[in-house]
Amino acid sequence: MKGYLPVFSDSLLFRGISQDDLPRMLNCLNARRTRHSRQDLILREGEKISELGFVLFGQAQVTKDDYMGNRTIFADILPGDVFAEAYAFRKELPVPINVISITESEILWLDCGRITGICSKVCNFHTKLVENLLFIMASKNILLNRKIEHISKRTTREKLLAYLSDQAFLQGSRAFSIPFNRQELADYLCVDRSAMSSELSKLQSEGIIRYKLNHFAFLNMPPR
Amino acid sequence: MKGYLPVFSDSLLFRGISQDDLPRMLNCLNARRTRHSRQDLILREGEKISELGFVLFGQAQVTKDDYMGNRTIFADILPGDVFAEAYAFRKELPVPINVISITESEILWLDCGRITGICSKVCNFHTKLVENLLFIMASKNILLNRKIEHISKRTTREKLLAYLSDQAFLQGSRAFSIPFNRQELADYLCVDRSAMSSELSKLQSEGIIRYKLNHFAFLNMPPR
DNA sequence: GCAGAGCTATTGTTTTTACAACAAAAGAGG
DNA sequence: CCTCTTTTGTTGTAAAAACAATAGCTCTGC
Repeated sequence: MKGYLPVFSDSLLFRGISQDDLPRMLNCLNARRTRHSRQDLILREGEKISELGFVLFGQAQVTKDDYMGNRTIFADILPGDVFAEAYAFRKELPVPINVISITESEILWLDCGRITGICSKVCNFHTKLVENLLFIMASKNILLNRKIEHISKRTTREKLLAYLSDQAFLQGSRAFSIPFNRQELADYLCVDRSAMSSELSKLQSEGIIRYKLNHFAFLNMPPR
Repeated sequence: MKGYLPVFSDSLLFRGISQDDLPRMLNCLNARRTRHSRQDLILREGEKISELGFVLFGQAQVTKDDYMGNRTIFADILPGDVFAEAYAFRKELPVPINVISITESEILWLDCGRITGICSKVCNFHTKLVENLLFIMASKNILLNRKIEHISKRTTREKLLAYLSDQAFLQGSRAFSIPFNRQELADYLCVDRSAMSSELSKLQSEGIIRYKLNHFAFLNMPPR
């Protein structure tokens, strides 16, 4: 476990928790570890869980297969990331997704009951861990809400403007860059890539935006 | 405050917390109350908050106005409901929505720092409150994810099938009812109501579903 | 059972999108 | 610098959606 100390200290979940406390803490939380090979299913659709996953090592993907056999990738998860936490706190609900190990990986599972439960030893790191977890869940919530706002728009143009103006706002400048390439942006906005590309050109030719690759700028800052 | 006891006991946030503990608890949490008239802004877009809202009395709406002046209603909130909790835990982020009082209303504000913080009196209701809050945030998370799955589909038909088959699954039957009328369903799925209506007829004439008003049935259960 | 209000279905038209195929540009590796 | 691969842009066509107008249905209160 020693080798994973940087993963803990760099993670949002364990942020602010002393490395000295970790062993006692993991013991108190009833933490268990699992190892997985490439292509292993870490979590299978339909299972019910009461532990949240924390990636110690390796890389995994949250996916869902539809009835046509198409696989949608919902998220890439890396060391320090938490996954399936919402379902761990709703342990009566089956998980609607798969988590697949992309590389060799190692996962730490933390019992949600222990996280919130009162520890007889009054471990004061409980407080910090709960705070971190609330922070993580609040953040995911905000991201999901933001995405819904973007993809709720009816036309590709509106979706683009909603997303891009949000990015401009978040980065505090009418010039900004985005963390997606075209295909990823199209996937995020749930539109066709080529249709989106041509809508981008239109926006540019109409003098609304300028862009090159993943760098964008609004020529007239959109109102807020 | 006495008159609000049923609101507390029926709420998800205070579920399982004894009424006898409430006064001490609210004191410990630094709770404060505000009163609002019809049309008052309870929370204004752009503000930053570190307290979550809990409706004691009245009715409110979470809304957002776009640059064209169109108002989108994101949620209706009622006594016992919690709102803005995600932003209260991300107190550095401005709230992107308005909360408007629809009727006379009274709101209880709870300091997030106090909720997670260690109480010198070791109030054991902290544990329960945190557990409830995690449950609420996990639940919202799941609802948001589900909605994203539904509206991510490219065509109206696919959106309908995604939503309806989810409902059938959740209600455990190929016959089920939905909590929306047509306009509300169209708003939820982000499509035009009339286009959606005609897609529904098509699905019916093709023998895939049968429906009357808000009662639906799959004739051949969709695969899961 | 009737009138009126509100909700739902249907249809035709216009606009927008997806899809497909290809051209152009950018990036990686020698 | 050149080649190969990946990403991005462009265009035409077919499919789907939005929009608008109208008819039909359902529910409520009388």
